[in-house]
Amino acid sequence: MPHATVRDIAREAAVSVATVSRALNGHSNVRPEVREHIEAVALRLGYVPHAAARHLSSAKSGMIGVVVPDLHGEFFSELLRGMDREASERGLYCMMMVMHGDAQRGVAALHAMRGRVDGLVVMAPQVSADELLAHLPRGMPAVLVNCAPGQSGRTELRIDNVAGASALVEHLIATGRRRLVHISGPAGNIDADERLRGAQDACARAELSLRVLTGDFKEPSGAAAATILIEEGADIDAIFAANDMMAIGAMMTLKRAGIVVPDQIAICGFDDIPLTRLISPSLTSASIDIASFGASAVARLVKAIAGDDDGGVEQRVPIVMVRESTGPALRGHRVQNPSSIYNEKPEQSGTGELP
Amino acid sequence: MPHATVRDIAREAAVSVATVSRALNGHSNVRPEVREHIEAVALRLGYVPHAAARHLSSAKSGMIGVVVPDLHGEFFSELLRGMDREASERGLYCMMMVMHGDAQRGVAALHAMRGRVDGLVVMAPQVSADELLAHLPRGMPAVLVNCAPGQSGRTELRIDNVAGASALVEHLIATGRRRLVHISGPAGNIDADERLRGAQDACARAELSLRVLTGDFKEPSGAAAATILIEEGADIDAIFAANDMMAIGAMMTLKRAGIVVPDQIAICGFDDIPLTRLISPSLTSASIDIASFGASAVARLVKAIAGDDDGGVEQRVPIVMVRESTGPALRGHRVQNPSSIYNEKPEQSGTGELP
DNA sequence: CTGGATCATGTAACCGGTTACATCAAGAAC
DNA sequence: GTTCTTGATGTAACCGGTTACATGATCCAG
Repeated sequence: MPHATVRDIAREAAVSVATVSRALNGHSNVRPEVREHIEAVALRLGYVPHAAARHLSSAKSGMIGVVVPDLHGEFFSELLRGMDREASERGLYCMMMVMHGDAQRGVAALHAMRGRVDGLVVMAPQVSADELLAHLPRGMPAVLVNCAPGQSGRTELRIDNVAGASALVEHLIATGRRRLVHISGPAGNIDADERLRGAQDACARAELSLRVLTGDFKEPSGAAAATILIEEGADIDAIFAANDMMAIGAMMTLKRAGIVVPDQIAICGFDDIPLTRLISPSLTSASIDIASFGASAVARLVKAIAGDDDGGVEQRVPIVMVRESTGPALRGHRVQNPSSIYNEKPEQSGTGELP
Repeated sequence: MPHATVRDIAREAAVSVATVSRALNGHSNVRPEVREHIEAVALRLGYVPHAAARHLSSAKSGMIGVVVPDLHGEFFSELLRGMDREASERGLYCMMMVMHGDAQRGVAALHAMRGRVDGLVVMAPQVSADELLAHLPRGMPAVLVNCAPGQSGRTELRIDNVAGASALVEHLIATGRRRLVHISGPAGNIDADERLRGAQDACARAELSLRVLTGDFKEPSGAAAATILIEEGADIDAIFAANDMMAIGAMMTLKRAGIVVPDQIAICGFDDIPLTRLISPSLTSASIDIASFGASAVARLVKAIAGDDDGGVEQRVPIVMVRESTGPALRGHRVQNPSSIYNEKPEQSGTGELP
């Protein structure tokens, strides 16, 4: 026996399909006893509306699409979690789409979203926003997250990578470090490029040089960079990795080589994934509260779908979370510097933020 | 200007909608020059098919639904990653749905899947499979992952939690530990219950007692359990936590209290999330290769959708990955025991598996 | 030259909802 | 009592595809 439809209910309840539809959607112009009868019949037949049919006629799907470059690591899982939280609070569902850095795939994905979702959150740090937007289904609302800047005047969310990276490097310098290395993300990735620039800016202001090793945002590349430094016997006292995973990879490699962090070399990352608190020494990082960042993206998308989109760029300035990996002087404390972007909110040590 | 439809193309190309549909779907009975012409027109008009319309008429959506209890931590992110990988290889998209342990929500979610997805992967360790299945849209293929066993004879994937937990506890005992504590997951969660039982079985066989503290699979509850043990000054030499996050929480708390792991207390977890390799000491755990587990679930779902579903229960037996946290005798090595389920595959230290 | 097979194409129904508009009954105003 | 308004309900079009079936052209065998 196939699924019950509105026509089945209409026949069974001896009313028209229009009345069934109105009754089940809570329209006011249905007599109460008729409504109750229809609801009873619907329940008896086990009626469940067919989302695609509803979507087709009402032009609303109740779904939002999320395009991310990857799913590895805690950054994306936190981002998804925040998005899902916000979406489900509004009765929306999320579908996800990983583009794996492949622009070809990305375009196909965007096309596939037509007739599936009401709007898109697109995170594509490695391709130009304008290029992607050209392939967006016509009239599909979209929020861009950390895309290369375009002319489009689209709704955008971004992380102030330059400020965050500068603040981290300034923190390293303030704690006495002078011989700095940056492990960057892949060239062409806007987050990577901006974090590199922020680090370079801060070094330039302090009249220090900065050595740069290129990574790919994944943990093994941080480990590889550390191996190079160890083998060279490089004379350095601090490493700023462009994200936490590379920082962790580097730190583990240094520890295995007998180098003490932070006494001999300080390390900091970027993103402030939950993991930073769980390793030892805990990792200094720049925090944007990833989950809440994701939630904001969805919130703005919902506004855009409703049509009251302000269309501007919202920039999040990261907060430096000082932890053990850049001690020892400040070990376990936060930098208290009211004129800076450092955080001052207390954090329970080691418990993370799992609610 | 709204979106182009098949009728627009038909008018523009001076053919019928049927021919357009056939041409664009690669049916053979279309004259080559007609097909080319239609494709050219479609391209010129920027035609993108409307997924909901296609779904409605063809009864195929190209989407699979994933229902998970939570999104915290690396377990779910790895699971999703594996599912997404398998799905996208087959040209399918994933939509996800978090039930947050709320059966009410879960039922609503299952209903909402009707007309949205071609099939479901449902992971619901805390509710009965039969109860959930009762609310599945009629005829919707589904694969159950780690659900409480039901009579349904449904397609199921499960982890052999009892065997995994027993093997871990046997490993602890084999390395000389005798005063064991288990930090369990929440009661009523089938994974938690089975892991507890596995641990108890192994202890009973060795004629050892096992103290049990109840946690909730999240990191702070592991930390809390450790705090209790520390404050009591409990005389113990090993902790088996029911998952890695609680093990990590416990380990960090012990370390902060000056207790040396593994010398004074050995610790092991369960799940073998990527993180186990990145902390220090690295964490012994029972591995099922979460991503591949997720991929298998999707692969079986695809078979079920195609109709050649064998309908059985597929059980994965975890492999014990011995790492530093249960040393020192075996530190950094794997247990070589051909008659057991211990792994013998070499693992590059510290690089993780990020491909 | 004609009947039947083959093939490209068109017509129209259908998937399962929503909703504009028509209809009709009941109550209000005159 | 007639007309106008109001409100509940029904009819049928529509969303944008797919596809069963009808049609008509072409080609071949007899």
